Amino acid sequence: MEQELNTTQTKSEQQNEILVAALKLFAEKGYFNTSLTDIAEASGVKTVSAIYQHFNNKQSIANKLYENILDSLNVSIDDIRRRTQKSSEQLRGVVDLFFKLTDTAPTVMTFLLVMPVHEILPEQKPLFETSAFTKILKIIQSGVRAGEIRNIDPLLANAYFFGIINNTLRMVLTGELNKSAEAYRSQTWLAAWNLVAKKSSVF
Amino acid sequence: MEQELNTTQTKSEQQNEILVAALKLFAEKGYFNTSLTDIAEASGVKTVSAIYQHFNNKQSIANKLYENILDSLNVSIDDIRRRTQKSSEQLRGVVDLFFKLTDTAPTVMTFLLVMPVHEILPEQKPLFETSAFTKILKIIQSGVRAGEIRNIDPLLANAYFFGIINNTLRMVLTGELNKSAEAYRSQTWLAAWNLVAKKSSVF
DNA sequence: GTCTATACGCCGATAGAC
DNA sequence: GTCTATCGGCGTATAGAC
Repeated sequence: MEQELNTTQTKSEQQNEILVAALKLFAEKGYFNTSLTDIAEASGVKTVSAIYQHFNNKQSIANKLYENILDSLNVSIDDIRRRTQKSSEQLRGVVDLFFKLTDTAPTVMTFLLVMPVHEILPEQKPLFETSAFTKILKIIQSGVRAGEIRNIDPLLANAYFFGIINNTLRMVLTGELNKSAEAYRSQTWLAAWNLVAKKSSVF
Repeated sequence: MEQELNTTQTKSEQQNEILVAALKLFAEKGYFNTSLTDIAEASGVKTVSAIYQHFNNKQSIANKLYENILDSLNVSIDDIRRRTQKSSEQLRGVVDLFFKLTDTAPTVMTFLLVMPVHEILPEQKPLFETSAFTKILKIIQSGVRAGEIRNIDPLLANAYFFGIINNTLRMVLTGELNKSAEAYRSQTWLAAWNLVAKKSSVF
């Protein structure tokens, strides 16, 4: 039983390289414009066959990415909800997270905000039915109950609030807005929050 | 020179049938999941070859759709701008148009709001650089000058305003919101307008 | 367990009969 | 000018040598 001290990567390291390369290409060119050859070349794994050591097919790469991103998001949101009880602060936490991710991991946010997941993974639950986004809706619902958020349909509040947030981030990702997400963060938070908050005293 | 009184369709009628069928399929399954065979079967034209009588290739079908939709939008927006000078009323006109289209021509709005046009037509200008959407931005800019709209970056005002509008419509199109667009129209208009309007006295 | 070679199918596109 | 037949190629996927 030799030690693994050679330059050969472990299985999980390779798998990760494939996922990272795939995410980048998917975000840049789209899933259907990306071939397995592209992914093999962009990742350390230089051959298409090697990809099949880790994934059954092309779809399962996208699937794994989707799961990983949502899992990670889920953890972050749990974390945020644990830190405070107030809906406003929880929402603020989510918004800060989204803006930070847009600057530090734009491919991840591109996957979440601009890629047509249902075309790529027709089997998968749509975003808004996933655990992570259900939790965000719960934050809004409890905000309504607590009187922090105006008494409107939580689904609509969600639509409005994240309409502003996500559209701003989408425009950053596409270059339509040309500064970093961070540059728009506080102003956009205020706009979105005041829209749904009970007392809109800021303006 | 015989008269054309037979049941055979004219060239432009056929072309239109192809476009309608393609639009429907693209909106339902996505461009890359739709084959020319699918389009041929769904349109009156029963054979793939016949499609090539009207279009050079698959892309040019999507291209023609894109152009037609944007042209039509352009005309409507010109019309709206001609009817009134006030930015608020012009924006209201655009919003009413979008909501109406979402109910009466959901495939058109799906093409505009959820399809990844740049993946399908990499050559085409992105939506926000098209004439129609430049005009919408102009409406906002003149609203700022006229003092109707708060003095913020017009691009941001645009991001916020249509963030709300488009996200709501997107949720209607995907079924995340389960009533017709019309059911949300006035409430959503108010939310979006008050967000950018100078005096937010409504709430 | 990694690469070569190759199979296989689908789809876009064309040629050519009628 | 419409359909049949078919091509060519790409991209996914696999078999098998080493």
